[in-house]
Amino acid sequence: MNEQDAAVRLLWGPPARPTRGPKPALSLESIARAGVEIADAEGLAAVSMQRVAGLLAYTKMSLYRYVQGKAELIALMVEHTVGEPPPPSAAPWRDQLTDWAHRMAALFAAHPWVLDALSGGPRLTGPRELAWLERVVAALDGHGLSGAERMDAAVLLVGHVRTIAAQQRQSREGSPEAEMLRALGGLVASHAERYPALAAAMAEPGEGRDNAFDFGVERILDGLAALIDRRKPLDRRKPLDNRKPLDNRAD
Amino acid sequence: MNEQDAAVRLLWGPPARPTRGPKPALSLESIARAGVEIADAEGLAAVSMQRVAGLLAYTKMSLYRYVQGKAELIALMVEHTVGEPPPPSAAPWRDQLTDWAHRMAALFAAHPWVLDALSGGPRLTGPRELAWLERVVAALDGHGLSGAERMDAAVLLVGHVRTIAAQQRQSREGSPEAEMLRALGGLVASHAERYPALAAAMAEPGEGRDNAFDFGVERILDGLAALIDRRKPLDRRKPLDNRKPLDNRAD
DNA sequence: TGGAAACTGTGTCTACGGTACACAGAAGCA
DNA sequence: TGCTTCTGTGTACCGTAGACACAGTTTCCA
Repeated sequence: MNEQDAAVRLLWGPPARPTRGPKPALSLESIARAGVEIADAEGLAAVSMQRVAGLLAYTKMSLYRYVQGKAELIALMVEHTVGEPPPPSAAPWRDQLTDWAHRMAALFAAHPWVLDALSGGPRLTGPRELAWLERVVAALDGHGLSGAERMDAAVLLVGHVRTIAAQQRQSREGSPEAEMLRALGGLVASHAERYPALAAAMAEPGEGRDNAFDFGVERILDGLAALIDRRKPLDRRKPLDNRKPLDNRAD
Repeated sequence: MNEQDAAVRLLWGPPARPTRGPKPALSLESIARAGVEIADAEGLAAVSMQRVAGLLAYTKMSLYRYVQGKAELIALMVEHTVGEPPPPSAAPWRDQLTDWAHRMAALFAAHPWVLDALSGGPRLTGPRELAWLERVVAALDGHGLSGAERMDAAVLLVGHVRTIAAQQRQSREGSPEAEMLRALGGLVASHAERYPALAAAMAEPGEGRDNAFDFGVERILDGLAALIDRRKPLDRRKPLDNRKPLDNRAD
């Protein structure tokens, strides 16, 4: 069994418990919890083997008896945090996906470090994380989309949720970052000749509230609806405009 | 002038050159190029002050005479790499955005490390990076969308391009990661009872080619088209179905 | 019942990473 | 010429991940 398989087994398989030797004092559960506690409080960068071990009142090297390395520790933390997705639903696909997106966004808002853990190179994927994806694909079953299209649609939606969650985190975090955002607006304004469209868009009296999330979700779902509609038998089609209004203009 | 302002000035402003003292041997240009060379070859993680300085045959501490820290170095590298966006165009908005998305994707494919540099916490933003965003917002001018909606649409599209670029990089990079992807497929298949929708979608005979990028772009643009269409005066509307066919089913 | 084997937790070590600070030398201005 | 200012460098500190050997503990088997 190579390392990869071992890591997969840790996340997926039944923990193989040896019989000989001292009982382990720690557990994957407690280690993951300690890591999450630090990450929730101070972000993913503050999570080090040292810190996690310290929180458990052990030495860092003892952690290596439980996880193969930091990547695996973080995978455990993610898996511990995402939890189980909402149960399968029989609601219309559009409502299912809207609800899913909001739940996912709430998760990222509560644990922003998960965004950092998920982004970046090749990662270890746990069963719960995959279960969330399963819900999206399941919601799209039976509407004429191919398997690849259902997967692509899921990736599209997941990507948007992550994008906005990352953006909103930046806006929410302490003052220096918010200052930087304001400085960016100032830069655009002071280089309006180079960024006329941006300057105009940012100068328009906005609605105040942050609507990027819902805007994107609705555009994606509209796009999927159009595709699904085109796939329907001709006699069952109805024009897209007849659906319930989604116009979110403020005026 | 605080640090933040100094960093902004480095990316945006005219470099303030002092008169006294020795002429600087290095330049922001050469430093950025060295960093990019390393990142292109070995990824962003391989970029350290040591490595960059070594490539220039100087010591790492000398770099701190030019940049305030690593974050600023990376911002310079990004700004150096993204280059100027394509010039403004009078083409239809949909064509403009499709073209834009492909150019952006090509950039990420050529310099995958930019994805790592852009993701993560609050970053320094340069004028060229902002110019790319400008193009998207400009393409959406004059179609009845509010300023906030144009910005939201731009974020939506940028997010998708990044998402797929990150995903494609994982699939392209060396064999161990590709192996992990295959292992993931195997996991889904072997846990088919828990992931019936995923298993079904992945088991379907796929078209082979990776279509997630175009699929997402078309769905987003369809969604935007629907919104734009609803914003038009009633007599100028035409049903979404009458546009050129976008059906990308393989059969 | 007494090894022997297997396992846990620990202390020590290496090789990096970013960056603070003091200092020597070079270049321009007075 | 001498003062000021700037450059590049050497040394240092603290943090990181991880390798490795070792001592102590527990269970199995002869």
